[in-house]
Amino acid sequence: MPPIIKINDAKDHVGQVVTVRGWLKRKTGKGKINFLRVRDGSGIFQAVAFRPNLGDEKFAKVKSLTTESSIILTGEIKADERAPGVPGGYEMDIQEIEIVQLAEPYPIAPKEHGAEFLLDNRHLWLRSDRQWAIQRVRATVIRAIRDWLDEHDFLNVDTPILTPAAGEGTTTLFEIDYHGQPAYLAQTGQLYNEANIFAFGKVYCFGPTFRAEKSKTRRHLQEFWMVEPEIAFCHLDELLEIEEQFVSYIVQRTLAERANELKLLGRDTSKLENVTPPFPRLRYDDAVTMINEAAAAGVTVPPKDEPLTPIEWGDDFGAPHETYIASQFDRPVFVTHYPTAAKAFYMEPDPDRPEVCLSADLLAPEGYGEITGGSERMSEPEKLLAAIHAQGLPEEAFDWYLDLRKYGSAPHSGFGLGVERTVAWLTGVKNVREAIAFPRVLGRITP
RNA sequence: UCCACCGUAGCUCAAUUGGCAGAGCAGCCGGCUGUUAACCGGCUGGUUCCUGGUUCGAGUCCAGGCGGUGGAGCCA
Repeated sequence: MPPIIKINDAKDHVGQVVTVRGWLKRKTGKGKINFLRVRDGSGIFQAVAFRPNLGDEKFAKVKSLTTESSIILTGEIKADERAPGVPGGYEMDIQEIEIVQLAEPYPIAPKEHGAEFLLDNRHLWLRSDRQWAIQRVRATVIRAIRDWLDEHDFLNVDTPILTPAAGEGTTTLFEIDYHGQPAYLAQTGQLYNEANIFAFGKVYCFGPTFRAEKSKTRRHLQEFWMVEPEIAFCHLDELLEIEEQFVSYIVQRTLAERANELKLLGRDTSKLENVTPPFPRLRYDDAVTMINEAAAAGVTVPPKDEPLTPIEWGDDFGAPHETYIASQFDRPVFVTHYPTAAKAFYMEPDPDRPEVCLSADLLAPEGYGEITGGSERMSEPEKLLAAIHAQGLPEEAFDWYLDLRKYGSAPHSGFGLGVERTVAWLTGVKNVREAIAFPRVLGRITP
């Protein structure tokens, strides 16, 4: 029996007769020759059926194949520059064919489809070249995240998804019934991370988070994955150094390990090769000045080339403002020292200027927006309690959180990185819903 | 919640001033020895989102509803 190989390994079997198990993506051909584009999950290659070699009976079997039929092919691997695929350049000269199942007419055609149709057929859409490549990039991003953190002494301590109270406010939580008691799906693990650092020093949690925001934009999901590192005895400047090392590692490792997938996606990787430390740092004050100067000069921003609108000090940036700022740099840029009033209650105010806080958002280039958000946390119990009151939050819900400031409080900092936004940026896809296998977007829960 | 746009074959779209509902792709049949979303010939395929209205006549105009896409706010 010939060995069963993965398409991705075809290059190691040139001249050998091997077996491949997979699915037919597409079939083209002429009277005596048929070309089968075959995928097996590891890669995509072409198998050639030539009637004089194969015989009429087996050739008729090949001709009967429908798109997405599951098949087992045996034949000789040949190197051929004309052979398309991923990685490409190798094809099989078919000698034997077994049809495992002849697929029914497949709804997804090799042409353009609308977003609604594709999302309705997400379970099938995942088989398409681009979606396959995106998910493989995602897996590498996730692995890079874990490897970097594990290798830099961060302990993975995961935080609960079922939670009793809001992390940042009650308006965007999914409420569920916890045995008769209201509970909420977590929108962040950060408060628990802050408990964990006092036990473990440096920690991260990594999992899905949930936001019931009525947001229907290409950057929003109801359920998305976030990694949140948190570090004890860490100030903002040290946090930024960690973040730029971390993000650069993720980008460079993806470039190294997923070159084929990025090529298939048509990604211009030259823009990603720039992503090395240090990243530029921009204070909120200076960002506002930049935006207002550009707005006065009539600068427009993609994707719709609408004019940039001026903003007032104290406003948070809109998506066009982020896009403009990011476009001024050749790698991700930190925007730091946002107005305290615009940010979450737990962020430490700047001791020299309490109206701004020790926060930092990292804006990805090319309009992909905020990929991390982080800050130094408030470490003094009195200040934290005052901030909770100022936000009108219920003090009793934060009893344990306040405890952390009573028993060996220390300066500490952390950030969250959104996996789907990062994957969308690296792959160049326009909408984050393509960066997760089964996206939960507003108004959709299936498939 | 608000704003804009859209809804016609399995899919992507067309249909002049309100006047016979059409094309490409997919599917099926046939042809073709190197195809890259092949090509050539033929066939099949319709609750024009729903309800009501105007009209001799509505895919087209009007009203209401439903659904979708993008954006705002908010965020990763």
